[in-house]
Amino acid sequence: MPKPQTNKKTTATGMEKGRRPTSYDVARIAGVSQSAVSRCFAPNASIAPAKRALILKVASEIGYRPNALAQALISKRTNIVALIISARTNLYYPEVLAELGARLSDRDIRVLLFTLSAESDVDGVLDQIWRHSVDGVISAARMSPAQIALFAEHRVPLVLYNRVGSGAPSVRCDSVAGERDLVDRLLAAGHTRFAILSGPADNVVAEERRLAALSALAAAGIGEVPEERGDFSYASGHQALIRLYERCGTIDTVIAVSDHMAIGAIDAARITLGLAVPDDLSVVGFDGAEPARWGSYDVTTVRQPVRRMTEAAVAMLMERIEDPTALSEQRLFTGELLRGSSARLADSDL
Amino acid sequence: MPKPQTNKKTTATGMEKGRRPTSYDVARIAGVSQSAVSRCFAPNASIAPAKRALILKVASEIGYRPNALAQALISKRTNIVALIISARTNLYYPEVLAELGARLSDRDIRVLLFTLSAESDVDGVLDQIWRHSVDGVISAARMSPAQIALFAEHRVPLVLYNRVGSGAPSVRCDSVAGERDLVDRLLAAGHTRFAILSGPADNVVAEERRLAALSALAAAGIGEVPEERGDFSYASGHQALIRLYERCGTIDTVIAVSDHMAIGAIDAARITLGLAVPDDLSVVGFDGAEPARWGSYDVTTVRQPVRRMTEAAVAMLMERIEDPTALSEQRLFTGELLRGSSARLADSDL
DNA sequence: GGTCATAATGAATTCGAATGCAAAAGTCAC
DNA sequence: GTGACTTTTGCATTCGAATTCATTATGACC
Repeated sequence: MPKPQTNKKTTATGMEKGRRPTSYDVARIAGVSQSAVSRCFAPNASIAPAKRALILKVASEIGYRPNALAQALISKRTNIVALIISARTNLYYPEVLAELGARLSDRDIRVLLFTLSAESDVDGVLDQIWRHSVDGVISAARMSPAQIALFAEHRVPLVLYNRVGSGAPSVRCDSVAGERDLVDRLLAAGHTRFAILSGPADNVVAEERRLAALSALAAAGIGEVPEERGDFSYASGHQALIRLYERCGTIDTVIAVSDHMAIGAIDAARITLGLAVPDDLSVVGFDGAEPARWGSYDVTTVRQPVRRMTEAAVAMLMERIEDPTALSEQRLFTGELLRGSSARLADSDL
Repeated sequence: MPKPQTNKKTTATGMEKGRRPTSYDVARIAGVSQSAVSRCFAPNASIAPAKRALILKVASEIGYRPNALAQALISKRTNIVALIISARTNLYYPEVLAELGARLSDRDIRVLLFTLSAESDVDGVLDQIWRHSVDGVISAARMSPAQIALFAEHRVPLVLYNRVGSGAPSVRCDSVAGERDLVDRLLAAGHTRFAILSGPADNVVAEERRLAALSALAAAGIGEVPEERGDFSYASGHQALIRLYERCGTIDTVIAVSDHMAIGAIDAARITLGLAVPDDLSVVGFDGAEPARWGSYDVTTVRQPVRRMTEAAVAMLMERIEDPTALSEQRLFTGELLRGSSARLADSDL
């Protein structure tokens, strides 16, 4: 029985079938050395224009493409950036993810995506990241100081997105200014009995917004603010508002730390509790997620400048990839107040 | 001036500082060959248990991790799968993306993400995919027969998600059954004047759902159904409904090809046009996106079994990665009708 | 204790491109 | 035409792990 030889049979050009062409194949056919082929694809390599043209012609004829793995192995540059996103931040992350991807793609960088499910451990993800020698990492997930320290040890640049930690460079939206802005306007409109729908106690962003709101209220002499926690989701906002009303039904304002929770709260108020929003109850959120602007909700909120933030995060990461000694920097962006109709606001100078 | 030698200085263990340890480092310290180290990390390699333990101990002491690039280069297996998602499918894709990521991660596969922005060309993405020698691709983006043919040529397994094309294996949700289901129930509830909010004419899924709805209506003797097109987005659903009413204000039912468009339509009907939904107008959608279940909308829709579909897509891809000769297969999943309150339905046997 | 079969081991090679180095070729001035 | 340059070019090596092959250690059994 004759063996099928498809794998070893060579064509007229000398190339084996069924194998993708390598730089050696191009070199052989063009009658040059492999180095010459390699130099054709390097930015400022020294190569004669005529030879270059010939090689590129042969390369395109046989469909040659440099093998990214081999390139990365020798050059220590993968042109891949890892993105770590936690599924709990799920709710407005599609926009962030799409924007980060687009910014990276603009710079000819590929994205290795790690979505943390509730159970999945960050350490496992980091392990994978080290193994794959990515050029850098943007993380929108919670990381411990010890974990952040690993990045320095492995010499992998890291930029945190809406997180802070251990002197790592970060890009954030200013929760303090945003919440103060919201609170100030709510106060100006005559609200007096505030409540907060906060997030998981271990979530930095949620906690930051919660504390910012509390301190803005405290500055106005308002203490003893009832609170319920959620997990950023619609359902948790819904339930939290109901719990809040069971505990104290006299509130007139709810400050939710995310738009999705605000939306859940609005539905709970209107549908379950039969309250008018904003007449009986004002609800404000945070993020500027798309659904917050939908007609049925039209949430008064602070919009994160996602475009600018993602651009900044990518720019910072690239800078640190090019120059690993670049100093850490924290960039804080101011959000834009969106005057929806889920809260009574004073007719201000806006 | 003495050169700084930090890069070449060796430590007591003989390892150079500032370089990540390689299998040779482990081998040298453990007093074995590099092959032995390599075999420790291979599944069924032949290695003495004692030696294995020693090597693993040394490896973990010096923090050795196999270099994924080198492994991939020699073994022709990257354990990376590329995901192609078009930004226009944006709207319910976070769930799909998260699920696909989780299913792949379960199988110890990493995800290289390609998000197509409106302008970005698929060919560029494919080029990157070939260069990176991914093990397989799952695509939820439109691809031409020529592009699909490239996958065969490059021997990269491909599974289409909610798309079809050129005999490539695919996983889809049954639009025909879903739309027929919706239409039948709408008819049973006495609706008579239907309209369709369809999607981009070049989108297969949108077109499939549109045709499915039309043919279900035709089967009941209803022709001449007014239509407006959108792009799957809230805003486009909103605008399309208003255009529809300007053209013919006598409709009593709107069949939208996606939940987001349905939601936009509901808001337009209620807020802009002052109609009661579902009393004046029934609206149904498709997908079972999260917002469709929010209290203010509670869209009557068909839920795609995302969990099962993503699991199937990943399983099919893995099968074809293990066995490239596996035959193409198209799997069609039936969606589940969610009886929301955005449409008057008959009290059926459900 | 001797004979096979089997398991364990290391040396050498391989994957595919980048690059330091030295040789070759081209350029220019005089 | 010669010497002093610069630009091109190819050879050989490198990146780090997997794997083939030949060899040696281990074990089972009579």
